[in-house]
Amino acid sequence: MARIAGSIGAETADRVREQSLKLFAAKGYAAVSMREIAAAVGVQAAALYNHFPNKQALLADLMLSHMDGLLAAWDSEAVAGEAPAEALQRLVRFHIRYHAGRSDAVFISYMELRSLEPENFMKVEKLRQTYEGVVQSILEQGVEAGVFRVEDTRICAMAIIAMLAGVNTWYRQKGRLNLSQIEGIYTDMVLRVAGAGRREDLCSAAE
Amino acid sequence: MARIAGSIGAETADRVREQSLKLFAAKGYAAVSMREIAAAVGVQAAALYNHFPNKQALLADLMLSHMDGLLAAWDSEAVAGEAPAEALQRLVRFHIRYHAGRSDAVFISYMELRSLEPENFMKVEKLRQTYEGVVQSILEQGVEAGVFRVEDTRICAMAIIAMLAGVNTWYRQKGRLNLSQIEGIYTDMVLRVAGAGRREDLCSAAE
DNA sequence: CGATTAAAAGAACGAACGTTCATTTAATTA
DNA sequence: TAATTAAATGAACGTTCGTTCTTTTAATCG
Repeated sequence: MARIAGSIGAETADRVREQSLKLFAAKGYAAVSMREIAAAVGVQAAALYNHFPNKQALLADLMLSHMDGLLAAWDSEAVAGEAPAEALQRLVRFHIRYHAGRSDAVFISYMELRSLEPENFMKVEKLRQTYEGVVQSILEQGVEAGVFRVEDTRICAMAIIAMLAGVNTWYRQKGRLNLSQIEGIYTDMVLRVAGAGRREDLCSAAE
Repeated sequence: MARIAGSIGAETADRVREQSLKLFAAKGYAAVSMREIAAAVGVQAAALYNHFPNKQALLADLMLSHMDGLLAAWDSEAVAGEAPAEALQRLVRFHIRYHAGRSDAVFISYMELRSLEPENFMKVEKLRQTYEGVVQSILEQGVEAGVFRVEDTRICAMAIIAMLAGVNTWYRQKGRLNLSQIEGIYTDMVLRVAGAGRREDLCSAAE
């Protein structure tokens, strides 16, 4: 056999992205073979090279497009000039919501940085730092305005991101809690880490 | 050449553990070859099989002994009957301190669960859940006593562990902050997540 | 001291890896 | 419709993988 009736390049490429995302997230980049990806797509391994020059480029594509998408989505979500407390809430809710449907991509983007060759690593790392900077700058503005109390904004930003990224190590669709419950719980926890939130939420238990 | 003068089995096995721990943490289990580990130890690949039956058993050994060590260390650190707030502080400080010198093992234990074959996975997962249970039970006692305010103790326990595990994705010995600074910052953040801590620390910023 | 055991080397195994190539067939274009 | 391009196949490449085997040498034990 050769070219399959009805097959279109762009569609196959998208299915390759979709399946490799799943597999990389489940087993790790190094543990997934091109033949395995191809089988999941329903194609021979050689056909993958019509769409991506090699395995490394496939990983880089996944990570770059995820980070690009995340930053672009935040850009259109962010409200210019918003007060820090509201901005942090907005970002947390945005992050959780955006993350929810893309747990594989989030997982890969924070776990497979080490699998990237130097050139690709630098590109992805730059985007990752940009996002970290978004979180950090909200924290900084909150600290300056006196509505947050954070000892180290950079570390706090990283801790928040790690906390949220940790969700998909245990989250399962059939689990005890649905996504909106998880959203709420994490929103509260993140606000606490920043030292923000309504006073009674933070303090009544310590009375 | 054959057996090297002065070589003792138990010592070589320990060097194998040490080097494979480093390599697995840096590159991931699947991306590290037995030859690579052997080279780091200063031995041929075949010699590894005098000490471990195969690669999988090596990973399982690392993870099981780490979790065993962690639980044993906490057992001897824990103070029976201690009040929840003090117990949580003790656990957080213990966790950070214990984690600090073992970042590779911590990283592997939470990241390479997926690389374990089912039998080994169950063994490690059981220990992991035991530790999660330690954190959770402190949170529960605190909630009951009214000194913590946590919406979901199980999720909170996991979030705390994820937060702490996230440290070694960025911590470098030559970094801006030393370990004792990081300890302090994370202790504060974890207490906040639990809704504990002195009132003025949590609330003055929101006045 | 001789026999046995432990710990290494080095070669080799089959399997799987990422990737390339020639070929075939479908879709597109002139 | 003929020529070209795009998208697939299946075989094959050299390499590396985890692992096994035989052999050699050091340590240990009777």
